[in-house]
This record gives sequence, structure tokens and C-alpha cells, in this order.
Amino acid sequence: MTRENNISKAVISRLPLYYRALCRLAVDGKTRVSSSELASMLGGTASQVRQDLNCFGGFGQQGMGYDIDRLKSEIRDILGLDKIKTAVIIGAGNLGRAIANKLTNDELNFIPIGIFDSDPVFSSLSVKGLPIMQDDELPAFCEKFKPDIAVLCIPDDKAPELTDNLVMLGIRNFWNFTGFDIKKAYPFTNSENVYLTDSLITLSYLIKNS
Amino acid sequence: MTRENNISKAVISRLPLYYRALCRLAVDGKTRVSSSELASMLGGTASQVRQDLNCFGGFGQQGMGYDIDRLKSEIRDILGLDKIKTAVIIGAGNLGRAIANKLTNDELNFIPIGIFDSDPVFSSLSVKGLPIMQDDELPAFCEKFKPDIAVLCIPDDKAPELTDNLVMLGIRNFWNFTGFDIKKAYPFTNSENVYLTDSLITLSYLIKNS
DNA sequence: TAGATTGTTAATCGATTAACAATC
DNA sequence: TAGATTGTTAATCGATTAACAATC
Repeated sequence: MTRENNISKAVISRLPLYYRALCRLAVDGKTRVSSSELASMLGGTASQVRQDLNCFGGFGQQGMGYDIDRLKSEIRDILGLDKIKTAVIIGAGNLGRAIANKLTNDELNFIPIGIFDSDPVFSSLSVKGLPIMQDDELPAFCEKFKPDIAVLCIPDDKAPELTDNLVMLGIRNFWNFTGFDIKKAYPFTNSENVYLTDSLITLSYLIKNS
Repeated sequence: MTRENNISKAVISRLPLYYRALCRLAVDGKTRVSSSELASMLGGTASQVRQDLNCFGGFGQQGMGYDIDRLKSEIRDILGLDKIKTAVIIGAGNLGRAIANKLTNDELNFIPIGIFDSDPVFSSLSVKGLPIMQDDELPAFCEKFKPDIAVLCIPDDKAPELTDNLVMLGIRNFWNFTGFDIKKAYPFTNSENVYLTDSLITLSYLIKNS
């Protein structure tokens, strides 16, 4: 069913929006949806919705629109949401603990399996039942549990060294809350960046120009 | 100097990258930079850099490139970074406290002036010297201090009601960490969204397709 | 069948890249 | 002056929108 090959960045960036829209529709008990309804939910055009979905397959039915459950499960498959992804969280500060909770929350099948910090002050604490470990326990832990993802919740200046360690330990996927450009330093990795500083700067621009 | 009128989304999204690149160059003690150097720092082309910067003015010098201090200060002006922007943080959980620290950190001139939570359990605590207040103190506080920004660090299901309150209290600018689409509900507001769930879903896609 | 809505091709729009004269 | 690099226009590329035949 998947003809996915050269999916454009633009399409990929909309997949989460489709998925969340379909979740809302499903919760509301609806069973079918048209491209124009979906479009108005995410602020695009019906044409765009149909083009986007047809990158992956013909999920609709002429005259009828799309079956919500079917489409939702196709998109879950496209996004890899059904597969369990284990994560270590690097940094046990406020942000690390917030993200640990975020990870456990949803039905996206991300599972935090370890939280690490360089500061021993955290080492008697736990988050969501997970003990906080010391950074020097990382090698043994990664060797043993082979986590799929590392989440970087550490200060920018510690990012290069810790990333290098993690790459050496076999980690290839990052959810990155630092300003460090992981993909540039290690092009063979996957990195999804949450550049909070850039977001804040953009907000400043929006305020100035409104 | 500013011919800014119809600056495209694409250009705006790169302004923070230029700013951060210039900060790094300035810290390294460099005084001039060419469009091609800048391009390689942010992964674009020299042509794109020159086009982008010329949306706002001719800041370069033929044969010499750009003066780093000059360009940095021009971009600070374009982005509104020199103006002080006061912020209230809504939600004093891990995320709210992490963001309160983030806001205080940089030279972006955002200043947290209040932290609010519905849960009285926080009301004896403080973050960075700021007392955590109860949600019912918000109206009097906003009336008195007229904060420029509200930062939403609350669960998704509380976002619609709280946003409505905040809009009624005169808040027009949001840094939004919930899944709620503020701009759609209140088109006259500015909202910079950090959609963590979408980011996580994108990471799942990257892992599946690598 | 008639109405609705898809899948898909063609047309438009916008953003990126290339090219080069201007000029430091 | 000669070399370098900008500012800017033109060409290319990609993404969005429009149109419509296919079909449920």
C-alpha cells in the first residue's frame, strides 16, 4: 500500500496534523470524513489533503470520502506509531522530568526506560517509577537495553560531548532539546529538534511586527 | 533601513538561525563574514543568504562581506530582541518551571514576572525568586502589570478555557506548549506553538523510514 | 440514476538557485 | 588595478491549487 519513496518535507510536516485531526474525529464518534472537512480542520485545501494522502495510497472512496478508522490506522502505520520505541532521557532537571511524563502519556508507544543525570543530587530520586541514574552508568545500561532513542534535556554546552558518547554507545535517534546540531555532526543519525530558543526569537519577531 | 513588508514565512523561519550563527561568530572574535560562510553554517546557499538579508536592507559591502557586529545588531532590531517583553507563565509543573528558567537565561529580553497554577500545592513555592500564584489571582495581576506574553504550560484540556480568560484579560501574545490552536480560535492574537506531540510523531516517522 | 467526492493531471504560485553587473 | 563579494534580476525548481474525468 505504501508507495512512499520521495515524500517531501512539506508532506511529512503535515502527517502529525492529519493524525491528530483523525483522533479528534474518532473521539467525536464520526466514521467518515471528506478531504474538504479535513482541510478546514488543519487550515489547508481539499486538493492538498488528497495530494498528501495519495503519496501513500488511495485510502478514499469516490462520493464517500475517507473511512476515519481505516485512515487513522493507515497513518499510524505510516508514522510507525504501533511499534514500541524505548528511550533514555539525558538530564533529570525540570525539562527532563517534564519530557519523561510527556513520553509516558500518549498512545504513541514511546517508553522511557532510563533517566540519567551527571549530578548525583538526583540519584536517590525517581520519575514515574524510573530511578534516576548517574551518567557513568550509561554505557552498561545502553549495552544491556539498547534503547532506540536518546532525549537530550541538558544545557547546550554539554550537548557535543554527551551526544558523542551516545553515538558511540549505538544510539542513532535523538529528540533534541539543546541548540546543538546533531544531524550536522553525525549525518547518519535521525534528529528531531525542539529549538526552544529559535521559537522564542520567532515570538519576539511576531510581537514586534504586529 | 527596514523595507520589511511582505516577508515570507520561509525567510522568517531562518532569522533565528542567522542570529544564532552571528552570535557564535562574535563570540569567536570574528569581525566579518561572507554570505557563503554564513550559508555553510546554516546549511543553505550564499544566494539564499543574500536574498534573505536584502529583504531588510543592504547590510553588506561588495568585496568585503558583512560586518558581524553591525549585522547582528540589525537582526536584533528586526527581531525585536532589544525590547523588554514581560511574561506570565501559566502552569507551575515541571514544564512551566523549566520554561521559567529558559526565559530568564538568555539575552533575548524576555522577563517572567509571574507564575500561576490552579493547584494550591504550589502556592508556597517559588521559581527563580518568583512566587507561584493561584489562577484566581490572574485577573488582578494582569490588570496591574499588563504582561506582554502568556506561556501556556498546562494540559491540553485546560487550554481552551484558560486561553479565553487570558484573551479577555488583554493578553495578545502566546508561547504555546499545549496542542490547542490559539490562532484559529483568536485570529487577532500572535501564537508561537511548540507542538511537542507533533515533534514526537515526526521522530517516530523518521525512525520508521530510516 | 444523480450527487458527491475521490484520484490525478495540468496550471499557478512561491521559493530557491544561478548568473552577473556593480562596486568595495 | 585585480580580486572578491555583494545586490539584484532571471531561470529553475518544488509545492500548492485548480480542474475534471472516474466512480462510488
